[in-house]
Amino acid sequence: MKVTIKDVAELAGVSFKTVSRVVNQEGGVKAEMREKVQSAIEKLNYQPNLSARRLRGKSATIGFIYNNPNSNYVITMLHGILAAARANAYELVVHPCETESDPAAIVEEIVALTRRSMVAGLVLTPPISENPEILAKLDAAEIPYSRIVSSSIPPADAARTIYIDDRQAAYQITQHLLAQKHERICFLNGDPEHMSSGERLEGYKQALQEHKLAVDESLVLEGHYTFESGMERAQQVLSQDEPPTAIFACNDEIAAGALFAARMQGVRVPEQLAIAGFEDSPFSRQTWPSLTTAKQPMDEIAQHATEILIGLVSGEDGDETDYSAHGYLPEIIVRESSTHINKQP
Amino acid sequence: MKVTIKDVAELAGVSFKTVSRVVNQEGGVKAEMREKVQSAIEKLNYQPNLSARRLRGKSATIGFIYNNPNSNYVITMLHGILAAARANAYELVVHPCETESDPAAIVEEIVALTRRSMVAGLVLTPPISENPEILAKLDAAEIPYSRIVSSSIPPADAARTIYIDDRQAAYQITQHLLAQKHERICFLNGDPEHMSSGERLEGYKQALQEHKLAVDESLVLEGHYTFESGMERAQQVLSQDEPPTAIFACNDEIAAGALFAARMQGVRVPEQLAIAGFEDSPFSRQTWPSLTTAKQPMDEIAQHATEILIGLVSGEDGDETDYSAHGYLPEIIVRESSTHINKQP
DNA sequence: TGCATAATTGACAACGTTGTCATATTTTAT
DNA sequence: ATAAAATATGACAACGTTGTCAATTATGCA
Repeated sequence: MKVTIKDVAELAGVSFKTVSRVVNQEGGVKAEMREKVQSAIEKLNYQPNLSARRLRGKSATIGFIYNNPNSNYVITMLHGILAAARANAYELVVHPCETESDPAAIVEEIVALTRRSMVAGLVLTPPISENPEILAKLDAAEIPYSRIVSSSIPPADAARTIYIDDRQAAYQITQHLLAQKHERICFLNGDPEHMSSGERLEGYKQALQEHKLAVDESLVLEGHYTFESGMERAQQVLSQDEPPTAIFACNDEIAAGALFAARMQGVRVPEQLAIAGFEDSPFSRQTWPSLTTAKQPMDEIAQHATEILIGLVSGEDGDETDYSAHGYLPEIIVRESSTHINKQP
Repeated sequence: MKVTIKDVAELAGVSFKTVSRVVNQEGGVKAEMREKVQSAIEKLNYQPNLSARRLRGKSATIGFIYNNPNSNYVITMLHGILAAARANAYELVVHPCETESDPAAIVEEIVALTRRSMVAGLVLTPPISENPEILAKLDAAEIPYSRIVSSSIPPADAARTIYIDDRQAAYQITQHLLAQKHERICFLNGDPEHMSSGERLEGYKQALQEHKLAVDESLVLEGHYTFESGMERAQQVLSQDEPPTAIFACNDEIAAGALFAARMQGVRVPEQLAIAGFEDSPFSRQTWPSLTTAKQPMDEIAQHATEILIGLVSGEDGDETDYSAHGYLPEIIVRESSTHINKQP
């Protein structure tokens, strides 16, 4: 049946409070006692009841809020968060928001969730994590959170924020394309409410400027992080009088769409057109040709963000808390879509 | 701050037990009282504390256990389950298992989870849902569950099981290929521990037999539900003396791998080789050419399975419970990979 | 050894809810 | 109008845990 702390206490011949102390590693328990309790715990396979803990105020639950439609992104994130949560005996409440909701509605959802499930804190991911209105309201409601954002410099709230330097990575990808002698490089942008899109564009521009190339606005197209957006914009730009020789897409979905469009118009990749994406989605390895892209260890990042959050809400303030900035630089992965295929020997 | 049942009671001028009755729609409350309580609840925006409920034994938590590496599948499932859970005020605990674990280890994980988080029941998906050893142990531990499986007939435990008729859908896909005059159709199988692979193979064989075609065992290859598996097996089969004119892949990943292999060997799709997949993954629409496939409304199915589970554990036994079988037939979606492209007019 | 102090252990309340049972109120039947 | 029955309401325990504080035991020092 259900093993409680009292069962353990009885078997060990101590009061249940002593068991509680052992379980929570509170100290002030004699070695002899602790051993008796430990062995009783193992014999009965005791598991603390998290509901009772939560009720008592010691919430061991965190929330994962997201409104990102990319399955891979979300699942990878989820697994990183779960790994950290499990390791610290925290439960996780998952809450997808409708993508369309306005900030006020999202905050309302979050606050209700926090109350109902006694969520101690949240892990926030883009684009929610980058919305100042939402963040301000969460601060006002005193709901703790850690967040993952796109930025090239440590944000103001560096202690609880992990930032991904999309700008620098985009800069590197653009440099890679420039090194292949491309001079007309098209940039297909993603959703404007994601910081990452602006950052990546910025990195692209920086690289061009360093090469003394002017930014041709007819080659910079706004869009969304979707295959369809990539396809349409690429069709459009490839039909120009003077089409680009390379396309830097803001993520792999867009790049796949661009690849599709190129093929429909009979443009050979990479011979006539180089394409690069971003994110290292699983399918980027499986397109034909495979996509040059930038890889972010999202599970690791999510795990890190969760550990930060748990440190924040676990109350062990100060001492161990790491106030340094947490930055990640995506790694460039060059594949076939941006390199001339070597002639067979 | 935190609004409890007592705050509501005080504002309404009643005992907190009366509020509890109103909240749980227990009846035996005068209309006048109920209204007072209702308005107090709304005014204070009261949300019942789920931890307290769970502690009291009235668990409002279900678990989603999976060991399936397909992100899309899992996320779609997750959203369906969450929709049903939210609608019924249930919480959800998500628990990914290591794919490799043996049944005993998985059951142990599940049982521990059930204890710790007071999970009332589980939604099981393939391949866990199709493992008799796991199911037997869950039954022995008296852990309620609903499950989603692949089967062409209602399973023994029809009341709590949703079955997907992969066999019939595979039969239809094969018929579609046969209708295109293909006679040498290769079958690239998926993971053997998934029932779906066996079922789909069976549907393939049935269709061939109805067309008086013998099953050529050299065209039926075992494998896994992965891109790599599809690529390798397709390379292999396309190098045979008498290669097939069509490939029916057990899912879209395999099909994408086969497409890749065909392209590497210079085989044109669909002109020289027709390809069909299964599952309607998002990318199946975005390959070149787009993939013929079979679509399963996994979110809807997951939602349905969750509703069944909630009915099972909510205690309102008998009356409303639907003992009929719950079957779904995937819908065939014909795209370019299996049809000769019409000549331009 | 004896006393003060520190370390260890335990009794009990509290968290917010639901279930059980007793009490107060209303309705029905006579 | 009154007793009986039915209905509505409330007091209190219980769920399994942690926090507070008191009681017990061990330790250090003169």
